[in-house]
Amino acid sequence: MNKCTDDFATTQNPSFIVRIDRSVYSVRMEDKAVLETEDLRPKTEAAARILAVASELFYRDGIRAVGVDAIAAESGVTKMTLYKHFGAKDRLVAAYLHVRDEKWRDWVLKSVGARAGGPTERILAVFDALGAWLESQDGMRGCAFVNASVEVANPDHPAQTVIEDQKRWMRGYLKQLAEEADVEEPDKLADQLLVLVEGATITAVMRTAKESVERAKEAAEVLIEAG
Amino acid sequence: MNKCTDDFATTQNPSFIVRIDRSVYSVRMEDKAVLETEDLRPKTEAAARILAVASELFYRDGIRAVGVDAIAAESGVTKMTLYKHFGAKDRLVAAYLHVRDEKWRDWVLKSVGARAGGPTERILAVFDALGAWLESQDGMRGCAFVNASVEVANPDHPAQTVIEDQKRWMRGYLKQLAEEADVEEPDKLADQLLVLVEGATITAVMRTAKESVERAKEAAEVLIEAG
DNA sequence: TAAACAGTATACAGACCTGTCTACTATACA
DNA sequence: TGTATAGTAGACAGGTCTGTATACTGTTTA
Repeated sequence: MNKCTDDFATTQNPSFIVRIDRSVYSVRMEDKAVLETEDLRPKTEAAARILAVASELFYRDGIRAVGVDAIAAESGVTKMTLYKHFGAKDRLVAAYLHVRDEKWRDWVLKSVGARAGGPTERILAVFDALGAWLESQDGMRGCAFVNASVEVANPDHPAQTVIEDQKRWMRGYLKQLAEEADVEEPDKLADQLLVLVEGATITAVMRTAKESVERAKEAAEVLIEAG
Repeated sequence: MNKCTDDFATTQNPSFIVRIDRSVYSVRMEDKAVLETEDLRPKTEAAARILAVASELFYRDGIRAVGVDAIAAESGVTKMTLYKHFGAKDRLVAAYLHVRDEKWRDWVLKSVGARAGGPTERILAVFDALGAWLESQDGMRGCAFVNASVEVANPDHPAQTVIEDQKRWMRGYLKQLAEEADVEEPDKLADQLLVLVEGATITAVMRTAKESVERAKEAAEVLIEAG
């Protein structure tokens, strides 16, 4: 049985009901903690398959465009199984983003770690990592977190925490690299690098700037030197 | 009766049917021309009201989150009137973006035109225009065209043309300013400025970078000097 | 005066969507 | 041997969405 739905029936847990975007959410204090721990990890082989399929479809076609029926069918699983594991579509979305975030962090850390050279080279390696990442993704759909943020307007959606985490981590990592580069204002450089990363992603997806990641990398180099 | 609906009934025009994303579109050769001319302009007071309401709701809540019933109700109009004027929701979306694009161009040209100073100052004025624009918008939802591009995955959606136009215009305008600034590689600078503009918008909306537009402006200044 | 036009009112078709329910099967494990 | 676990199968409730159909009321205008 669904935990979230139970809260509607039995009101013993401290919770408040929010109605936004034509959906009803019960927001509990523990939700954040639950979402951030291993609760999102698939427990069985079927659950892992569901998550993998959902991840591909959500990213490629968009969250709202993909129904749970399609995910279940594509996973070779019944809808009941999906709901037994994830409880609600919103939670599956949060899980999708959570796993994707982990992969992204691993990818960036690995790419930067493998780069020889000083702190400037390490910062520039982030852009190489971004470029390779974007090229490896299906359908040039850009940043899954930005996309999810656009699609999920509701601030109480469980995905919001994951989205915020991802962006905060990226900002923190860039600041760390900026500090290692020993620039005068690491906070300022971190913000500027973040602007370049996000901008390069968007313009690459929308095909407005040619070689936008390479251009952003060159811009980053100038900014580091100036800092 | 509606022109668009007639075209579906009478198949005298050369057209082909596309089925993507669970919607059916009839794409005609003239469509692009039609969409780019005054066909999108509201013809009556009711049509203008519908477009104004749709623009506000689409931008604030997202295109998929807003139904035609809500738009009609909010406009104080029946759904039939909406369909008589716009033929389909997709066309209304295209009209919304078209009008928004015109407003944005006017705003940028006016802002940059009002700025005293040399070519560098004119480029920096674009960022001031962006900052003021973003602050004036309801609900900090960022770039309507990026959002629409995320929500409308289908490449045959009539909004796509408008989105591409908007981005192409912006890129062209930035290149023009870069040429006036007499830098060595105006194309490169234009791409970098575009990356900064898009990145500043995204990070402002997602609140990942503080004062991102100001930071992007500072970065632009460094890049212009370096170029 | 009659036609053309703009809009109202309301019902409805046909999809699609999330989430639930009941009843059943196979497997692991204590 | 018996019980918990994981999953199947398929129906269905209740809602939302886009788009259409029909019959009507005013208003302008030629």
